[in-house]
Amino acid sequence: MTELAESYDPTTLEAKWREEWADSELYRYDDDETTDTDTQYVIDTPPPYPTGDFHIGNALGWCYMDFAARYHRLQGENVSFPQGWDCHGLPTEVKVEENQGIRRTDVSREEFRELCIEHTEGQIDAMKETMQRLGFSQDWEQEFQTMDPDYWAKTQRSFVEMAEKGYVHRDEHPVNWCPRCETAIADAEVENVDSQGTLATVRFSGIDNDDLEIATTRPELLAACVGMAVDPDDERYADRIGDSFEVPLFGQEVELIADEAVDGEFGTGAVMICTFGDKQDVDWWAEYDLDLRPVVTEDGRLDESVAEFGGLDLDEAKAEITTALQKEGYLEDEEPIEQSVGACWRCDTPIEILSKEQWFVRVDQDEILSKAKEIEWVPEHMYGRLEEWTEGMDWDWVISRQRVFATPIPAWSCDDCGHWHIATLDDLPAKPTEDDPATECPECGASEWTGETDVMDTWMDSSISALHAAGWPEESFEPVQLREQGHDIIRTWAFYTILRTAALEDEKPWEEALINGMVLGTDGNKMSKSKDNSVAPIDVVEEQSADAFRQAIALGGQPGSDIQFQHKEVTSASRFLTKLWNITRFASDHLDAADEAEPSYTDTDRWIHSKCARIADDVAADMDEHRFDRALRTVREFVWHDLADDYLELVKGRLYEGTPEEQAAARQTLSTVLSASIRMLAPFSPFLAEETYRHLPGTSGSVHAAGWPELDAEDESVEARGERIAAVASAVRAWKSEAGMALNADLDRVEIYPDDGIDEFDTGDLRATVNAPIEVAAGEPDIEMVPVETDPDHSTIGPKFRDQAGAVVGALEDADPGDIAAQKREQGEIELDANGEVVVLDGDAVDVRHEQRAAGETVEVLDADGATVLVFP
RNA sequence: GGGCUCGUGGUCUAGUUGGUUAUGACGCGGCCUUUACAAGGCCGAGAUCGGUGGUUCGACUCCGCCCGAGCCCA
Repeated sequence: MTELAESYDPTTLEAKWREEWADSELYRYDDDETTDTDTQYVIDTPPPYPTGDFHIGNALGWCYMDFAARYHRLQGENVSFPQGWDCHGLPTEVKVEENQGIRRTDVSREEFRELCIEHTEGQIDAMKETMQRLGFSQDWEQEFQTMDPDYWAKTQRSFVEMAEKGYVHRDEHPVNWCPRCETAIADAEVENVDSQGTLATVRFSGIDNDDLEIATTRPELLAACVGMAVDPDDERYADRIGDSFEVPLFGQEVELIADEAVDGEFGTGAVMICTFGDKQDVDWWAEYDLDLRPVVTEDGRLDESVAEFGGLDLDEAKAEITTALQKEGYLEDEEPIEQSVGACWRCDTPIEILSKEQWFVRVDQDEILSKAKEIEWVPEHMYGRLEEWTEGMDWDWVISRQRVFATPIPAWSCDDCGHWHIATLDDLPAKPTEDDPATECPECGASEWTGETDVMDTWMDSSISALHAAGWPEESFEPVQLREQGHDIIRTWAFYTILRTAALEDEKPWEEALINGMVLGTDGNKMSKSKDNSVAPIDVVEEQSADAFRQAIALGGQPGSDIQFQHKEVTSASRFLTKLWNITRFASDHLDAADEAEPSYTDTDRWIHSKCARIADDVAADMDEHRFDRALRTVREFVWHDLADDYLELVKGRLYEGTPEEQAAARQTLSTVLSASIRMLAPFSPFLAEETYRHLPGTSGSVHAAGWPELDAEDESVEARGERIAAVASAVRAWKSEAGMALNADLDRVEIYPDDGIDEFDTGDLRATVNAPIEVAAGEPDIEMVPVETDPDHSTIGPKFRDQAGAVVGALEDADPGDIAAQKREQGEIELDANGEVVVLDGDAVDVRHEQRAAGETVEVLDADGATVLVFP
């Protein structure tokens, strides 16, 4: 094998492989229809929003996907790891307006779209660069952008098919409205933010009756007041239900109703009902068949029709109306109050509820939940998030947006009768603002159409990502294997994807949903630029390496939990990578020689080989359940402590001075185990794995096209012999170190006294390592060993003696350890007096710890896991 | 207010059918040039497992309550 460079230099090494991989077909998905679908592993990769910044939160999710993708490739599966971009949306529109110094209405729709596309492409390039630096293995042949006509034609198709199945309707209905973005938004896009408000107590004059005071935080909506409400159980108002009142300043007459939803503890216990202050108002308005008095405009002002205050924006209106109420004597009280208001999740502007004609997708809660239940959620409790959200849905999903840069809604209204015509599949992709359908109106026969200018919610684009990844609509749909995403978007992306896949294909979208947590900064808080605790992945890659960064992410915690990013984990990973580099370098000095001799394996060889087989199974099991943290920990532990500390040290003697047969055995074992270790590490640290793997003898091509290690395990007794050898070597090494001796210092001899029956094992490797003749002796060592302590095995004694166990252990502690040791040695069982009752327990249930006392000859006594080791220096 | 998740050495973390001396990392202190590696090795200090009550022969683990943190929802 060729020798590795003297030192590990991640920067050049990672750059080299990045370039080689980019030009290769290593990660290509085989889309041939003849390919066995049983060995497919398709990932529904999140299409991120092209902000231009691939941050550490993204990196967490992509690391998980890449670990899974690379692992499943090693398992011989045909992996599809596509990458899309969720291009449409308001933030890009705003950015383009800013950069170009224009309003979107200054240019044509088409021109504005073009500017958005151009801007988006630049953002994508920047994020792609970071992804590649991090070593992710997407198949770039499958890259897609939701703004491509190919893709948005699919979005339109999904809309048309859903309309045909009766999922789509166009109606006037109250919707959440962002007055800054000037568009309808869905429930999922409303976030509740806590704020400081003012609770005003306003007196309504009774008509032929006494006055009544209501409490409100929104006096600016008085003009929209259509009713008043109190709790039916509220005795203060028991005889007032049905009374009429006059709304202050605006004069309309409203009636007092009783409804249990009113909180009698809040304010005066009486509230006003407006169209619309909040969702509760919408419920009352519908239930009691109240008037509709819309007073808020799409840009967040009072409508011109509102007497005196028309045209004011809502904040001004609040101030002026409050002043007017005071002047007229209607304002009884004002006090500050903590309140939670709905806000647009993109711009934090408080939302309004306006009644508008919009396009809706029907939310079928039962259908969604039944599909969601079929999905395996990792971790399991994340299903609860989706369930809670789904059960709480009370409005259909409003999918129309009054924007430009998004997928057009393929529909037209008839100029004569107003009938809405939805495109047929043949019309797609359709640009309704430019082209008319070539049909007559089925209602009235007219042929003049006006295209819909509303566009779709961008979640309509991204919620078919699973379908797209599975080749829809060309190929028949089967759930894909994996969805990976953050828990913050369960109510949106996961929810909508399940809804859409159920509606279109009557299927769950994925077999498994792997949900990641958030990445916290070093101070334990969620990372944010304003808190100055954020870390850019690209900086870590430049300072240390992508390979180390990826390990740090894997070890941050088990998937699903929030992880705190720790530079020390990167440091520790770097050390491990250097260690592996040096192990490979050592191997490269020895694995060159052609082995013609028949290998003669020792217990040491059989042990590491067998242990490696078991480790490979354990790690595979962890990878199968996405326990990346445990998998990597296991690999690291094995490589560092078993392979490097123990095995390598034990076979050095043979490698340098053994017979051809002995050397052949050591070389082959080392080669096999190192190769297996590197393959197990490959999903986590693909760059170093690639470099080291290609230096091993007998390998060809990339480690990422290799197979998962398949080694034969030996039976336990074989492994136990090796463990014995390693434990003795380790004990002697530690003792030499402590005694201030050179580790290769000569010793007179070493005697081993096993007390667990493992007394036959090869001693050749051990002799070379500890640099002393080895004797394995039966019985007790010939020095004075004093039993000093008993050590009961609770897992044997507990179940056997149940409520007597405490007394038995107590008796054991009180007994003379020498007596226990003697009974154990002579009878194989131990008789005790436990609180006056004689009990007999098996000798194996008690260990006796010995201590060396005053020996004549100079000797050191070491404990090596079930064996006593005597060292004669 | 409801729901979910979580409290383990200075810091981060492992420990899902209850059972030896509670895992590892980083950091800290000490010792050591050993034919892969000082970017290393060895040793050490450091935790009443958030608190409290219960179930049990036995609780970091199961249950109740309390305290604290975070997330989601209202």
